[in-house]
Amino acid sequence: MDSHAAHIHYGHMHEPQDINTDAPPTLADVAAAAGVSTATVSRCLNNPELVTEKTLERVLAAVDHLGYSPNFSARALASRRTNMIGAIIPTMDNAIFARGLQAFQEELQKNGCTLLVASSSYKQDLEEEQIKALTARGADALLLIGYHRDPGIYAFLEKRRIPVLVAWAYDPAKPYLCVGFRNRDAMKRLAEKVLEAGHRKLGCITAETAANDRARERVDGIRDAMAAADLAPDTLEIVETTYSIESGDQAFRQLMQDTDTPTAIMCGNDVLAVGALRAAADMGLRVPEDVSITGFDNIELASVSPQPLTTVHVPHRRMGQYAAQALMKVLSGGDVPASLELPADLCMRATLAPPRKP
Amino acid sequence: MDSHAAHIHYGHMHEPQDINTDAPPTLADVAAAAGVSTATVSRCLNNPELVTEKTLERVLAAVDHLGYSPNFSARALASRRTNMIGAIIPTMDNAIFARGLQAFQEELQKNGCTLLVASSSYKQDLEEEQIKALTARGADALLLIGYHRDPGIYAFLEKRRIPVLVAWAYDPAKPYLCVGFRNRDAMKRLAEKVLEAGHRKLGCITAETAANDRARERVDGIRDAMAAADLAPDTLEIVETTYSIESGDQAFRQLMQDTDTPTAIMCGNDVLAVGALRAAADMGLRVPEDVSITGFDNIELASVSPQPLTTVHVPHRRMGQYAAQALMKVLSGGDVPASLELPADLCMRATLAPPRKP
DNA sequence: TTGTAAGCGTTATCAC
DNA sequence: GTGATAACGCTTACAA
Repeated sequence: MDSHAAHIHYGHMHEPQDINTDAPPTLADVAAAAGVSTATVSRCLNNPELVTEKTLERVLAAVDHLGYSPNFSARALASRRTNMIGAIIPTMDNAIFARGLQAFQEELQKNGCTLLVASSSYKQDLEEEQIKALTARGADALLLIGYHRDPGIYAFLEKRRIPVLVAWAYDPAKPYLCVGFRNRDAMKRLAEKVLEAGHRKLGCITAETAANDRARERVDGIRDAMAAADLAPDTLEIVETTYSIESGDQAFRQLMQDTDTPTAIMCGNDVLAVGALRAAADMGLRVPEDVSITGFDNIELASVSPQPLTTVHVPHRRMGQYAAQALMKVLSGGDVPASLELPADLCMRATLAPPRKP
Repeated sequence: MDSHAAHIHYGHMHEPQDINTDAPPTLADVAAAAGVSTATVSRCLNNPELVTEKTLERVLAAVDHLGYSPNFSARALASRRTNMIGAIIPTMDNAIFARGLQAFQEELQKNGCTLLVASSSYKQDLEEEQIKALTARGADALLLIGYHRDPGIYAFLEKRRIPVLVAWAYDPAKPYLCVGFRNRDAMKRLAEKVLEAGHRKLGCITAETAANDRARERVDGIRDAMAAADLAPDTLEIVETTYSIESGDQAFRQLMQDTDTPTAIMCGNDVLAVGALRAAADMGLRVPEDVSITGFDNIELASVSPQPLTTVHVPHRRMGQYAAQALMKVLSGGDVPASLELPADLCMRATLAPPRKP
């Protein structure tokens, strides 16, 4: 049926040539095959409602017949939109981020958007570089973790009109769209439980707080609880380290070598806590009889570790999902989505108990 | 110094307008500012060696001054290269893939390439869709997991001239570039250990084998070892399920409810094994005294679970790294990299022991 | 409803 | 070494 149109060629084609050249078919090829203009083909693909049933049909047949698939670079260049959304996370080595990202990606995929990934290794300058890189690559929007970054970078993003969503934190005072929970409050609630259990000498293993607002807020949360319980916040014994089981292990040993050692160690995340757990076992300390240990995140590790870990549940899937939905909503130009606070519930399990009576 | 050139405008600019419009600066803007042609600016950016020291300097100053950053869509359209590499993995929910992907991405990032991610949820049709999607998006090359897929899709990729690397498997007989290990052989070696320990009745918990060659090969590996030990391979009790702790738990219960239950359960991965471990504990079965359990992957979960898991180490980081290097080497047009076989060593830990004497 | 044609911002092939 | 200028494949006013 389209055979009589198949031999139509546009003037811009250099030479008459076989229909089946090795280069992928273009819009023009489809247009020629269907006997319509490229504009019409484009409409069929992007706004089918603007086109007659009959032409639509014919064009779609041609598309199908030629195995046409649009060139996204060209589309992006012309429409100034890539349908790619970037995510810059500290690392996929931690399940909490990997799984959050998985949820984010699933949601994007459902809506025909593609995920562009970069990682910052918890380094501020690296993150900045990645933000520049992904926006240069044409990311329509960005998912970022936490608030802390140079104001200049926010200005840059704003000037470029790149929508940004901050995940893993929630602070209505901040002017950015976000989905997450109050890190400080969550940790404070957990610390309250620790104090209620009777602990008076606390230790803390945390990631570097300099460029990591989540880590900082969590430590502050512990101090808040201490202050509220009339305990001097500066008696909190803190070890800053990197996020890994091994680091948690070593940090724990460091905390426990002092005289007047803490009776409860609160860790910035589950990975550190599992490391602490391992060190404790290795040192012959029973948990929670000899020392209490808490985590943060509630990853699988936490529930299958030798002693089920007392921790805080971080709603990673819901954050990832909502982040994707919100960002795509912003891009669609509809009403601006609201920031969303999610609960971060305590998981009271086996590693927290009252301290031994001295 | 470039001020006298700053007022030069190209004819194609519609109207005289402020230098500082809201749109990001383009090559033409830089060219105008530096008093050279766009071609020269392009050269400065891509082939600096073709340009005078002096002009290079002037152009770079203009770039810097205007805060220019190239438009990748346009670049991609003109150069037919996106510098984006796609990866389609089953899921980031499993740490083994998340961490492999992290290594892959780090390596890409080092070389200025960006990672495009999609996930298949272990579904063949979904994977096919994602392959089409990422190539349509302009991925220069693709990382795929395992060999099993429709021949048509390989043909498609070849026709499109998209380099592909298969990871997580190694089979020199296959005509594709790959990095990985021999799943069948690795599991066979582990099964040999199980048989050497004296087990005669084996069970197996695996992912669906229909569209998952790694899973299938691992099961075959067990059968190989059984056959070599004069045990009828069809006595292997198999439960197919999805990959999750909960599934492993349930599959274990299912295997242990029969009469003549297996004395050793070999699991397709660590997640399933940890589920089995949990079920065993819940059923009051001691591991390895009452039943032996093995895993595959050697993720962190395996070493911190209540009983350190006997498993097979999967070299995820090295696979991810090599995959990135190999793919970028192919793209650079240099000599074609070779496929690489990596060792998958056994991790003999606590969950395998001889069966109780009947 | 459909066609025409002007971009979109680069790269790349030529001349000079 | 540098500059015109034609692609690259698509979207989108504007016309018809």
